[in-house]
Amino acid sequence: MTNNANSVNIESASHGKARYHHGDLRAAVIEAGLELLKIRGVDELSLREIARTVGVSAPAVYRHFPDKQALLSALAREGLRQLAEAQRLAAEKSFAEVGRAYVRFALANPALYRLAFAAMPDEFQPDGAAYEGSSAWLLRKGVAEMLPANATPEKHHAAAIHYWSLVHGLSMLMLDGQVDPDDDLINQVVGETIG
Amino acid sequence: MTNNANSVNIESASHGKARYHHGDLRAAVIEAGLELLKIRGVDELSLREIARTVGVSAPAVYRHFPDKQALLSALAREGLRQLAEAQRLAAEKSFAEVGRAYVRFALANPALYRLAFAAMPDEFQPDGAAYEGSSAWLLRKGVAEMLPANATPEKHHAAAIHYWSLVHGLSMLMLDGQVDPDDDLINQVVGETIG
DNA sequence: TGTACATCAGTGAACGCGCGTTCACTGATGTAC
DNA sequence: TGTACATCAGTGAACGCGCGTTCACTGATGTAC
Repeated sequence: MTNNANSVNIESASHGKARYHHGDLRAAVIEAGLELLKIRGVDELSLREIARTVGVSAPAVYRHFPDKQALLSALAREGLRQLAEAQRLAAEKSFAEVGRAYVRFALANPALYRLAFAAMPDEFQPDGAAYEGSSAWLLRKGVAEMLPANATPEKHHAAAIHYWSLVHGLSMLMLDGQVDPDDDLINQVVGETIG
Repeated sequence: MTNNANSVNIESASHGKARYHHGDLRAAVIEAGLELLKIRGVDELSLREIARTVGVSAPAVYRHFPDKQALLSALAREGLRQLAEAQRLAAEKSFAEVGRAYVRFALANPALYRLAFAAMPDEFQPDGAAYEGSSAWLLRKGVAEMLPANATPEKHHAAAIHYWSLVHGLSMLMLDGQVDPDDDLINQVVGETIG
């Protein structure tokens, strides 16, 4: 299921409770946090429940994270990584696919997606160390390729924000239940601007 | 400051604490809730603090709202009313102004705007009693006027959602600190699609 | 190979916190006769 | 006009809750000699 480098010694016992055995508790905590975000809203996610899920006492978490906020940042970081990865995969087909992949990722990971934007670490800001290769960066690059060669930097900026607003807005409206999460509609809305 | 029909017997004493005197406690609670949303996030807003602000015991609130959720719904309702009102005012100038007014309202009322979308009452859904005249309805109508006469219903739908996504997305990105809340940028992004 | 010691990841108990909500009550207001 | 009574908005005390975080601790692991 989770196939990234963070996989760790978690044993799903028959009664369904994950148990921590030894090894990298930090990674196990993050993995459990991601897992819980599939069934819990961001507000309902507690450090204690994550510890419980891992099979470890709550204070143990403090050996690896200074406080809850740091844990949430780590989860947001991982969410942003996964989102960017989904975009990269889609980009191999076409840029229009990227927008669709973006919205689909949000729909598939509501709480994680929300957390990523509510608690986005500073390093993902345009001047931050993680900006290059990030979700926002990929969108900006893709949009830039659609613009005429003589487009001004202002135009580039506005177009990038425009497209980001579009996919982010559609994602949020669908997540909040304002708009039916219909696949055809996603295609129409996201595909309208960019073929 | 607040100039709607909900104004009520609140006395702002010199020490800054509002006191409830008699009259419509329901309206006073809503007014205090709106006031607190200017300085508190949605998550930080508690029924007890609202009661404290009004100068009334917490259980008194239960005479007027079955539970906290109902209170939040009432606040969301009022936020949506104000947003629609801002759009109507802007619509007197041009439709492009509506989009700008929309984003500006979000920026001026971050918590209230978030609450409106996180806790939008059912009546504001397209088949609900409050849909006509609502923010979403106004956007849809404005967009419809920009479309060619022979546009299909599907096209109308997609265009409406498209524009809503754009302004909502830009609002959220700015509220979440992902995009600088720059007025020129708002004009460029919102004005790009619709002159 | 054996012993003394430092390190440090994890434990269980406890802290204070503010929350939403329930309860039995009080006391003002209005109505019936 | 006066009295008995019902209504009901608001009170203060209390409930149980799970939370984030701190604390003094234990016990396994590895290293120095």
